[in-house]
Amino acid sequence: MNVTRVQRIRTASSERRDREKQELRQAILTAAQKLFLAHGYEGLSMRLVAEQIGYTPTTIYLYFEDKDDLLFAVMDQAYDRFTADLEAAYHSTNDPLPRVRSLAEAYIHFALQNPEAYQMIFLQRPDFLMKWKVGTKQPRAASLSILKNAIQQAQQAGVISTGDVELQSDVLWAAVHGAAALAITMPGLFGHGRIERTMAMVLEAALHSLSQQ
Amino acid sequence: MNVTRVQRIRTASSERRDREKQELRQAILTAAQKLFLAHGYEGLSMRLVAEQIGYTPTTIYLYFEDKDDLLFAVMDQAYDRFTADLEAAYHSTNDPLPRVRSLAEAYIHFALQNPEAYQMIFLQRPDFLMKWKVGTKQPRAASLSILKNAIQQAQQAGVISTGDVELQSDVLWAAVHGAAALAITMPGLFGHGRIERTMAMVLEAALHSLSQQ
DNA sequence: TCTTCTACTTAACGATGTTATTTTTTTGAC
DNA sequence: GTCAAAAAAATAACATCGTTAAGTAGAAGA
Repeated sequence: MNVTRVQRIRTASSERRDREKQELRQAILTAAQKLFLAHGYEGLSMRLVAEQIGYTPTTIYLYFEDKDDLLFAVMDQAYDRFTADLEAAYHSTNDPLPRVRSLAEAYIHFALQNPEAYQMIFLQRPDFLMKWKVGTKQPRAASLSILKNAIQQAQQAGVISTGDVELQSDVLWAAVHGAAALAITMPGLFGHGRIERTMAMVLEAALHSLSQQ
Repeated sequence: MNVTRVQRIRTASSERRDREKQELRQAILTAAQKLFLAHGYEGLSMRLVAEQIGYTPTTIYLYFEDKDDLLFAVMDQAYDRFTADLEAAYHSTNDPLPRVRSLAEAYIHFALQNPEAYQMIFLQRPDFLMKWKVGTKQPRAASLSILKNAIQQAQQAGVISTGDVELQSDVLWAAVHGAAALAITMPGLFGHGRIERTMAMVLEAALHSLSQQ
């Protein structure tokens, strides 16, 4: 009986240490995200992150391989929300064409609501999308295949012209990406609802081109 | 007579020194461009540039204000070619609609032929486009108003639907920019002529949307 | 020839990411 | 409770970066 008691203490102690490690890791992540959102990429320095959480810079290296690893972890938090938004839009309806439009709108909405994250993921560090998240076997960009799925279903339903699904997906992606990228990187050129009108027209143009190829 | 001779020597000497200064400035610029094209932005270091031309890093500061000034000078060399290409495309025909298409094609062509420059100008450092080149009174992005001009003329000729010129220009810009950006930053996703087909279809979609708004 | 100015270098500062080493703290067995 | 082993964190340092202040060699000009 004494043995089991000691064992219980040990496992509890081990669990506590694991939890503390995870908490510190999360604290680093949160501080890094805060700094990134506040001062951009150049504001995310290992020394500043360490200062924020009350540790020495070297401690971070016990939890993240290097700065890129930390940065990618921050980006993953945003990208996970992005893919969740896309999936929610996908499942918001079963109507094939509204589904495609809903996806595009969710894409645009995320980009405009999270400009720093979108810029970092899709413009500054596109290698992020090409690398595999640990535990997965596909590049992160694979999440965007949800667009292809929606388009394929729209084709099968006969609401858009049959053709190269990948090509149609790329066209739609390029349209929304271009508008989002311009809106984010050239804010001075897009004031007073100009973004929204451009977005809407670009989206209509892309959807129209899918209808009659 | 002797006085004029001395004066001639002096002005010649002054001209020689000015020429040498300009040559060194150009040498710095060339070395910087070479390093930038070879190793990207992080490869462009003041110390490496200096090493390449056989001077100390501090000498560069006699010719350029800081690293951004040097980088922008390098980017300007590419951007000048870009605007020249657009103007050549603009003047390649007087037919309003082919003129718009020609502009878009020149835009795409430059992006694909100069991916590093395009990426730096339009994705990595969009502030470049918002700042004024010395000696001018408009942001560099003003060069793109040539698109608006072409569209306005196409409207007046009645070959595209009359409407907000700026909006139509933005839509066309967003379309080609999105396709170019994806092609450049996600090369792994666009192999085997997929870029060209996407480009073509995006362009057709945008032009079509201009025709019937 | 002497002074003044120009072009350039030397040396250094502060900051960055990162690593090897050392100290501190905690764990687990006797 | 003591003590060795292991884990966690800190110290110190390295190389590199952009940048600046101070100093130096040499040409220009009288």
